[in-house]
Amino acid sequence: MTLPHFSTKDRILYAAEELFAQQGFASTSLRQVTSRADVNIAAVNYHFGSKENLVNEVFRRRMDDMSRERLAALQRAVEAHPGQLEPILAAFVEPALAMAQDRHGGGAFIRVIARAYAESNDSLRKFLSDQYGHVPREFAKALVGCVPGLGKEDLYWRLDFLSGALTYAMADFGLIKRPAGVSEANHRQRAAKALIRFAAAGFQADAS
Amino acid sequence: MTLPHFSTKDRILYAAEELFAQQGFASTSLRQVTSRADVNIAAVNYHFGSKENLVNEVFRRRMDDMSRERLAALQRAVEAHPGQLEPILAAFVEPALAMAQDRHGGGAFIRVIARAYAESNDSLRKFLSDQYGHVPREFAKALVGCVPGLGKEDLYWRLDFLSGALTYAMADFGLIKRPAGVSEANHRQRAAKALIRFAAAGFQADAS
DNA sequence: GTCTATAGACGGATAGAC
DNA sequence: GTCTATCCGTCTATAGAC
Repeated sequence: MTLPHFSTKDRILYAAEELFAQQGFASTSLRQVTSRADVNIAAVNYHFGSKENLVNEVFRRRMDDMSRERLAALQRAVEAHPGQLEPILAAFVEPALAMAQDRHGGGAFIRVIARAYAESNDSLRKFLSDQYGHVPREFAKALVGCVPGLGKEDLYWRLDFLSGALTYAMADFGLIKRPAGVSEANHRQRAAKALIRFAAAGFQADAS
Repeated sequence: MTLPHFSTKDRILYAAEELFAQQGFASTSLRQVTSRADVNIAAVNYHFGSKENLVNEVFRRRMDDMSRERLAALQRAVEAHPGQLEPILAAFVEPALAMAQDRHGGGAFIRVIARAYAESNDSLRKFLSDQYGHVPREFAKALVGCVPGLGKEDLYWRLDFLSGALTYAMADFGLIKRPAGVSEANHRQRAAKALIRFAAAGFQADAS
């Protein structure tokens, strides 16, 4: 996939994203990236300075969009359906779904996120927490009003369960394999819908 | 951590497990492993043959136990509480909890599992699927009878959600940080309990 | 901005002495 | 079983021509 109408820098980003998704950060070499992007090996250091910085840029590009969309969707959900649980959960899940269906490698990015949680050494982890930690906190605030009687500790646990389930399912780690007759978009759509329903019931369970 | 009363082979396994948990497989070098285990660099290839085989052995040592315990707990749950959902979920969750609380590094292993989902290249993935894929399938069979009206597709989705949430929570990837006054064992115990309750409600939700 | 060439470090694996 | 020494490949990063 050479994408000749994109700049060298963008071609590197796309190629890196796909390879990181397939192999992880550590086992992806800059040589693989530049070979797939069809650019010279030296271009990475010219445009990004270092491999670590390339990793951060791959993240920033997608994560900024997804976080912005999640927060916007949250605001719309709270205004349009005050006190309702499922719209808030949808505001959390659906931007991830949309990302996974994006044409230009967004599907790969969901797997990149999944890897980041597992693979992150402290530097990447700190980067993620500093830059995007406010997003789940905003959702927690909104959810407090929807599930009366749910303590803060249980609320936070359940948000973590939702994140884990979302990451795992969108990254196709589980048992479920897409059936031959179902398109990838359709498959993910059904996953998102199933997850929202599952989580809505879970959030409404009596506190433990 | 030198553990002088363990054999060279075991010291390598313990050291590898901890480093894999912290850094992942690809970014952990055999030199780091042997240095931490305080054994000679050549010992890895003498005892394990290759790095890939060392990775497999790290898994086998813990996974055999955990799978056996899950299946045994499943059988006990089905016999003692036929048709009940929560005991089956507990049989899935609690062996992971026990592993996470194990004295000799089992806690690290939970994070190794989380990494494996994300990082496994095809060889590790195939190894895990071949060796341990029957476990979630047994749970799926048992769950069919507990949630009448739930289609197979939704059942499998929900099992995947449970696995994701479990892995994520036990590996401490989420928002929740253990409060200062709570012991690690107690913290995980509460997580497991919260997860079982969350998932039980989720499994009983109407199909989507 | 893009290339070639290479420096310099580190990786897994092995040979062979003890 | 354990060691030293080493082979050989790959990696990131950079210098310098164009």
